[in-house]
Amino acid sequence: MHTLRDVARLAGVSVATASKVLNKKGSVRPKLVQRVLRASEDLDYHPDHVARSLKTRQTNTIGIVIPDVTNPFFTAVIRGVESEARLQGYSLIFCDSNEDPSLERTNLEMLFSRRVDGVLLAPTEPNAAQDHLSRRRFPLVFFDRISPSFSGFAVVTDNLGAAYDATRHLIGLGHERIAIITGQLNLSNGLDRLEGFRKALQQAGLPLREEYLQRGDFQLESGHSCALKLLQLTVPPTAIFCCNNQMTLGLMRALSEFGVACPGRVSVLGFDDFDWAANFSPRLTTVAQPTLEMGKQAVQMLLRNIKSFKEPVNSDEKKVLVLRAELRVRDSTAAPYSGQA
Amino acid sequence: MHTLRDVARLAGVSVATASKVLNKKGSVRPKLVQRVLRASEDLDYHPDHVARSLKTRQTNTIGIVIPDVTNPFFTAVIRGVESEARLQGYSLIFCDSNEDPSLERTNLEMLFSRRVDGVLLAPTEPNAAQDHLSRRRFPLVFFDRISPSFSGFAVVTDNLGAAYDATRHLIGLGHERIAIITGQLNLSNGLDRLEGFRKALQQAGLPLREEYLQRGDFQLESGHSCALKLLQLTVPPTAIFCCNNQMTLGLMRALSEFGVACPGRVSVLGFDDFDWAANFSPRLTTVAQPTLEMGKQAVQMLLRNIKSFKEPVNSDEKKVLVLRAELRVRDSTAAPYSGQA
DNA sequence: TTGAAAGCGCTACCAC
DNA sequence: GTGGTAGCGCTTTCAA
Repeated sequence: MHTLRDVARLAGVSVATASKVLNKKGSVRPKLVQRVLRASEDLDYHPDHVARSLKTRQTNTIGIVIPDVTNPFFTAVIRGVESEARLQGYSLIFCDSNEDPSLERTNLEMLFSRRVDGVLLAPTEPNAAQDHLSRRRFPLVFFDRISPSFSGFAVVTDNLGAAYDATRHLIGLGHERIAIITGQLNLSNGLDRLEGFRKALQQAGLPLREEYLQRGDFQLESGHSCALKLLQLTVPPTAIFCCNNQMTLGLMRALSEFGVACPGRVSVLGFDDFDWAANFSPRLTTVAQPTLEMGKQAVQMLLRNIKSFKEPVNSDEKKVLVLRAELRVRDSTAAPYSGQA
Repeated sequence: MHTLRDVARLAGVSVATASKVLNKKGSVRPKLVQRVLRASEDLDYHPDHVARSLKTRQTNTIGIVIPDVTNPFFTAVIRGVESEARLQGYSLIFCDSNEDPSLERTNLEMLFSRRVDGVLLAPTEPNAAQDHLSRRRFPLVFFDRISPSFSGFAVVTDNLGAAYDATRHLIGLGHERIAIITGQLNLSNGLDRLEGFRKALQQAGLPLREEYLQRGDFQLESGHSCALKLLQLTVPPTAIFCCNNQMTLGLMRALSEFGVACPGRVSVLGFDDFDWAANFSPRLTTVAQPTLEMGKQAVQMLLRNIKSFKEPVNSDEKKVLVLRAELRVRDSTAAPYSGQA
């Protein structure tokens, strides 16, 4: 393991000069540049990033903490984050909070101690994290979910608009008995989807029956159990809007267990689009969130944020970036069964 | 941002003493311990992990590089890695090589420069990475896939045994015309599954027809196209063994496009088990790899490896840990269609 | 039991 | 253009 000193010595220059060459800073006689480069090569020199970070007070590392790596939505976002971060010369320290607020806090502390330059966070609860790091005025960008009273930086999907469009699609097909399976209603991803749904129904003059509003928790099992309740109603819905990928999976299983034809008897519109959604039978109509874009934009926002921490500039940047989703109509939605209704 | 010096000053002790207290090393008068702890608390002191790393020459960080975050198999492994690493006081720097060998190299270089204590790697090609880091005698543990001539440390699934068992299951059901859709055949995950398949067939005295061996590339699309070829055969197979999750998805789509009943006309047995597999209709019979376990074991092996780099000890540790997979029989496999064969 | 001081490898200031 | 050197925040040795 060689150091800059070794390189300098071998090249017959000072460490200062060697450093300048390797960082392409200041100007150095071409001849010396050659010698340094050569020496670096010969010694298989790899600059010690740790030492550099200590000196420069920046690690070129960002932390990301998500509630569940296993959820394809987040991995899709991570993919965007990873590629953009690498492009900008940053590495990623990855943390899974496991949907556990206290673990989330621990992770945030750890990232802070490691002096990451900033953090990307999909929070598990409305408040905790937020005051925590941003209290210390630490570069922090939220993504996917924010609390209703949120005041920091974030990039999210236009959940309300997306849910609205999705519901309009169902209404346009002729459905009047439309149910929803929601997630938790403490953060924007749960709240806004329900809100968009409500708005579309209301505009169409359709009532939202109490029993058509099933509250799940974004987990597979809840999709299944909510679906069961819906199917057992004396007047079951002809269409179901399901607020995330995992619950949609549970819902589809319930349908097939009960032998309820989709879209024959009931149309299904799911939130989140993934490989399996497009290859299910029936191929699922879904709302596709701009996951890759969300990841990239979040990184870019964070980097701007980091920069302006060092040299405060124009702070008229929009704080919450809202990305549009896309409705992908496939085979799981159709006109309602004409035998009744 | 306070430093240890600030804490020491406030507590009225030297930095040496403060350091000892905070690291619970050496012995310090209880009174002073109190004062230091108190000061640390008051200043909201968070030790600078970067400085510590520079001094101690260890970062308590491990790097992980995988070919595709988007593949649920890898995210399942990551989950195990993440939790075990955290448990042991290590953080994770995450890299996606995107199935690109040159990006994989770049990532490895970067991790090296960041002085991670060790690396977990699911390689994209047989050789490149291996010589690279281990040439420098760097703690490195492979997982999921290794090259046939591999000589380093690794934890993998017993692919051969798993494929053998899976094929036996098909044979036991009465199938004689069994096809396989393989992945790339350059690494163990592709090679051994084919080998296990072959072995089972051979033992049962069943021939492996040329046209029943379809070579895919572990991507969804190849599963689809291979399936198409299989279905168009004049004598199509009655069962298909599909070597990973993504390709199985493509295969199932092909089946439903062609209106081929599963398991009525053709049984399907997939490698890799996930949420969607269990909730498909039909519910898919699959080989479930011990993903969580693989992640945990890989971390533990790496940590032992790191330790023995510092203080060489008993080197009679087994170098390749082979984990058993589990066959999960569900509804996509059944006795062959009796109308023929 | 305590603290002064060396030094991890690097960057950047400043004098030459 | 070049190089000597201070110092980033910490751990650890060693003398008191």
